[in-house]
Formats: sequence, C-alpha cells, structure tokens
Amino acid sequence: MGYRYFGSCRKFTKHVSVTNFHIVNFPFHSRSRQPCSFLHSTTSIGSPPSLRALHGHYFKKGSLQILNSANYLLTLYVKSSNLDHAHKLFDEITHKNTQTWTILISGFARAAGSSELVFSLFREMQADGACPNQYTLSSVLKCCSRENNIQFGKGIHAWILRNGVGGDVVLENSILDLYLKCKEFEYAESFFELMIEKDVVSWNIMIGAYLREGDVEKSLEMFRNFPNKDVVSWNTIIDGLIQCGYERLALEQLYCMVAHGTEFSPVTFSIALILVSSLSLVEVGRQLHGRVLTFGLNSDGYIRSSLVEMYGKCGRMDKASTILKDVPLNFLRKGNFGVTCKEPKARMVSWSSMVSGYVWNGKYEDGMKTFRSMVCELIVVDIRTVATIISACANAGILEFGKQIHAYIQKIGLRIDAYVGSSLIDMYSKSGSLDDALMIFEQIKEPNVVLWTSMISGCALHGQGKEAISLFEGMLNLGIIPNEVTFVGVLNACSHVGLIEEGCRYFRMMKDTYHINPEVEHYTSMVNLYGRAGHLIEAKNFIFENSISHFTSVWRSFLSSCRLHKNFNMGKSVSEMLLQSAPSDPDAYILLSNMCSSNHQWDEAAIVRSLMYQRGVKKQPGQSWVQLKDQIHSFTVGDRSHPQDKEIYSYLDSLIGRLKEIGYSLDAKLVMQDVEEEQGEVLISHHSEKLALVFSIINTSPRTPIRIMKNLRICNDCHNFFKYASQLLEREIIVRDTHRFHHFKQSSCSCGEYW
DNA sequence: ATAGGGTTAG
Repeated sequence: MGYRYFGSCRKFTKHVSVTNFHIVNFPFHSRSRQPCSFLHSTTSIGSPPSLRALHGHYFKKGSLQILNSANYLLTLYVKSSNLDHAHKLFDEITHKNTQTWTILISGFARAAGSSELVFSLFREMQADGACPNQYTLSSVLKCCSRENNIQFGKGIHAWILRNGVGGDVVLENSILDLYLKCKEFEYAESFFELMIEKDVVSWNIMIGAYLREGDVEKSLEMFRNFPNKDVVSWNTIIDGLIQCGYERLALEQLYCMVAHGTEFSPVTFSIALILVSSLSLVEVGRQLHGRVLTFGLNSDGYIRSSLVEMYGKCGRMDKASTILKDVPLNFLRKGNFGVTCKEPKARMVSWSSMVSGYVWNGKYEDGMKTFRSMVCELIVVDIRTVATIISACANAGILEFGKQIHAYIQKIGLRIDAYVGSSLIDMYSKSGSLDDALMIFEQIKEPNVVLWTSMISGCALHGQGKEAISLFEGMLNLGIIPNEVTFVGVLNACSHVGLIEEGCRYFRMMKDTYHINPEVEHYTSMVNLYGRAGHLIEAKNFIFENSISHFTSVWRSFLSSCRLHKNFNMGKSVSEMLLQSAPSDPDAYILLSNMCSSNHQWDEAAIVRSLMYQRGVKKQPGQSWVQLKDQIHSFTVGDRSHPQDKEIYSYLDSLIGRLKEIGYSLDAKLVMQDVEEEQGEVLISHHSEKLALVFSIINTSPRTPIRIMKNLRICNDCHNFFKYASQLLEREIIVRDTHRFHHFKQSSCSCGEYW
C-alpha cells in the first residue's frame, strides 16, 4: 500500500497506519437466515406511466370523487416519489378527509426541501376542518426536526397536549427526536424519563443523539445497559463511533454485534464497508463484498456506493469501476420503489466517490475524465457531493481540476454556501492560489466558523501570519466562536512567522476563554513556535510541563529546530527519545542522521542510517508533480520514464551550470551523506522537484509562475537551487511540500529559511 | 406513521 492524500486526513499527511492491526476472518454466522427480509417483501406496484393511465381511467369514470379510490391512487403516487402528480391529484379531490391530507403531508415530509409546503398544508388542513391524526403529526414533527424548526414543533407539541392525542409511543418518539435534534437536551431527557411506554426506537433516538453530540461515554453506557437492542441500535452505535473518530471502537462493536448474533441489515453493510476502508482492512472489505453478493444486496445503491468508496480507498480503482458500471439488470425492471427513490442519490454518491477515488490514488486524469462523463450522463450532483470532490482536489493540489469544478458549479447555478465555499478556499490555498481563496471568502454571504478557519489556515499555509491574525480578530469581532481547528490555524500562522507573544496569548486564550483542551496539533505548533525562534530551552520546558513527550510530532518539530539553530547537543539528547517512541517512523532517522551530517559526525550519521535499514524502516519515495493543461506530470527521483526525458535531463545539466555561475553550489558533504535517497546511488541533482521544475520551464511560457507539489519536505539543496533558479529565470516558483508553501521570488523564499 | 447508511476547515 502506498501513501496517498486523503480528504479526511489532517493536512497532507499519509493515510492512517494500520500495520499492527491483525487481519482476521470476519466472524459471520453461518446459520444466517434471510438477513434483509424487507428486500423481498417490497410490494411491486406499477411504474409511473401506468399510474398516470390509472389516474386518467379514474378521472373518466368520475371515481376520483370516491375517496377510497382517490386516496389509493394518491398513495401510489407518493410511494413512487411522484410528488408533483400527487399534488395535482390532491387538488382534484374535492372532499378530502384526514387520510387524504395525511398521505400528501407525509409524502412531502419525507422529501427534502419541502418543509414550508408541509407546514402550509398542515395549516390548510386544520382550516379545512380535518383533524390531524398521529400519522399526520409524526410526519410534520419529522419535518420540524429535520429543519430544526423548534418553533413550529413546539406549536404541534402544545396542540397535542391541548387535544389529548398523546400517549402514543410513535408520536412521543417523534417529539423526543424533535427536541434532541434541536438540541434541547434537558427537556428531552426529562421527556424521555417521563415516557410511559418506551420502545427500542426511543432508546435508539437517545443513543444516536448523544453520539451526534460526541458524548461517546454516555451513549455507550446507555447502549450497554439496554437489553433489547435491535439491528438499528447496533448500526447507530457503530456509525456514531465512526463519526466521532473512534474507528477501532466501532470495529470492536461490529465484532460484538456478530458475536451477539444480530443479523446485518443493508445499512450495517454500508457502515461496515466505510469502516474497514478507513482502517485499510482490505481483506475484511473483500469478505464483506462477498457477503453482499451472497445476499444479493449489490442492487442497493447505498451499498454499491460504499463498495466504490472502499475499493477506491484501497487503491483498487479497477474494482470500483466495475461496481459503478455493473448495475444489475433486473434492478430497474423490478420496479422496486423503495430502491428507486434512493437510486439517484446513490448513483450520485457512487460517481463522486469514483472521482474522489481517482484523485486519492493520484490518477488525476482518470478523475477528470470520470467527472466529465458524470456530467455527460446528466448525473446531477448536489452541493455536498461537490464539496467532497473539491476536498479531494485540495489535498492533491490540482488547481486546474479544482477550477474546472468551480466553473461547473457556477455553470449549473449551484449557490456557493459555507460548505462548498470552505472546500473551495481550501482547494485554492492548497493549490497555491491564495488570491483566489480570498476572492471566494469575500463572496460568501453567510460565513461560519469553518469558512473563517479555512481562510485562516490558508494564510498560515502561505506564511501570511499577520493576515491570519487579523482575520482571526475580525472573526472574533463578528461574534463567531473559534473552535479547536481555528486555533490550529492561528497557532501555525504565528509559528510560521515567529510571532511568539501572539502565539502564547492565543494558546492561553484557547484554554482560558474558550475552554478548549489542547490537542497534539496545538502542542506541536507551540513547540514549533518556540523552537523556530531559537528558544529551545523554553520549547523543552514546554514539552515537559505539558507532559507531551509521548507525541512524536512534538520531538520531530523540536529536532528540526535544533538542526536549524545548530544546537547539536540538545538535538542528540532528544533524538533518542524520538527513536524510542517512534522506531518505525522514517522521519525520525532522517532528521537525526541529517543533523549528525550537518555537524560533520559522519560515522554517527551512518550508524543511524544502518539502524534504519536494519529495522526495515523505509522512507516513502519522493514524488513531485505539476499540472500542465489537462495532464498531471509526476516525477520520482532520477525518473527516466517521461517522454521528454532526454530534453529534461540535458536542460537540467545546463541549468545547474548556469546557476553555479551566479553562486549556487552543490554541497558535496550533503551529497555524500544525503539519506533522503536510499537507492544507493546519490542522485541529489535529480530530485523529483528539480525534474518537475525543468519540465515546467520547458513547457510553459516565460514569466508565468510555476507550481510544484511534493509529497515530502523539500530538501536543503533543492531549496537553495530553487532560490537561484527564481533569480536567473525571473520566474516565481511555488512549491508545496508536506508542511507549507514556499514562494521563491528574486532569489529568496517566503519561508524565511525555516521549514 | 417514529430511529440508522456518503456532507466543508487541522
């Protein structure tokens, strides 16, 4: 498994490491009965055209005024998601009864974006003299809880109390859900306590609500103490744990579920597939796939989309593509309404997972092609799906593709909300175009904390510390409450430009004013802040005062600072700790070895390197890529596979010569001791970013900025090389490495020599 | 008729 850029990961880090995770056979029960009986019980009713024929027939006979026939037809329209036709038929019915109103209201209540219609229908219903029953009320309540309309919901609750319709467990569950979704927890809890009859749904609602709030302990306790768990209870707890970031706990619960003898539902499969793909348990994923096929569940659109995502994340795009295209033939013919109404959504998700999958796997051209065929096949994407794709582009740093999607959004007239806005800002700033990011930021009408945070983090990434801070202050002035992610951005911004006092002040503000417990990112940023400024003793004290010496990223940052400030004694005394706590982290060895080399301790550097090889620790191969028109050109060190190979190498040689004339020198010691490369042959002159640079020079017009992405930190020599190149060629060179952007201009770099 | 399946920022 190679390293990839994951949309869900923090910064440009590698995928979660699961090397110490045992792959075991998934303990499915062999005595499984029909796991998903409802798939077989779905009634098969005619397709929409035949419904319209039936409608015409009834209309001619005048039997639409016979309520039973009219209501029956109305039900058929609603069940087949033909809400427009249902509404027209509804208007034709002159004498409506409670059932007529209820069928239409519950139909619209299930659909998204029709809440206003539901509320007005409900008012008309009462004005018409029809009395709402429990079904009507639950439907309207569902609508309220989805739209967070507590006002209208409370009105209904009051109406229920006034009219004494209460006491029904289903209705009370709807009320409970409403208060929980609207975050009125105290009231909801006492309501739950006072419910005379609680069923499994009531418990599931409570457990799900605690998980949405991130209260894992409370929900787990409730879940464990509840004896009558059903499959939804398990699904709720497993999915909730995943959402809260407790993937392993979720997997544990999945195994418990099997041990408990609870059969999987289609939802379980869907959740389980996403879970195993985020843990990279490919083998378990394949077993699940087999199980899905055994049960004939591959016709479920949601399951197919989870399979596409799983294979995409495992790098098996071939498999993902097969699943995307192999829609079972019997599927559309079956006229299975339960499935059809979900199908467009599921198709959309599958296609977008496919696009993101290609991007994650570095197959950008395939990603773009897939996106284009998706548009050609008239698959409508919603705003949130687009956000996912843009986020994948952001992590890959593929500006051109991101721009195309941005253009597509504008073309189809999707309103750019805070969701898509944040992903666009992230995409533009991670692709090196901070100006475009700022432009988006200014366009968004309803900003939220995520939007501000993406802009702040974008500035931090480009070393624009002052701008990040003024944005942050502006956000506070608007009364937007920062969260832990916002502070990561602010602290990073401070550390990138050495604003120690401000950084310390914001760190205190985070703890004291906003009561946010610092996480490893905040601590690392603080250590970076002190270390970069040369306050190594403060950094070390900070590490011990906060008992954060078990975090490897903290030591990594500290070691970088030791190297920067040439404090070798300090560096060596901590590097052992780093090696101990992270014996399989290649960066630890490289940092230590580089530091020894810089201090002319060649023997020690060699020892560190051989230790690394002995322990089987492998450095991830360096890779740089640039985008030219529609194509991504990717290079590894000493790469000779590019069609323009000869041209690139001869230009590179002459460029090295010309740069040497203006002062560039290749540090011989660095060449000898360079451990960035493990191939034995020293190829520092042919590092991937140099190849990418030369390729761009050859293929683009003079003076246009060059943007290069790299999956590792840029090395000392390349950094130096690029500075001279920017001077000689009078071009701006923008390099994104794993930590930040470097803007090379007129022989200097925006990072101020610290990275 | 009530609960559960992909959703932006580190």
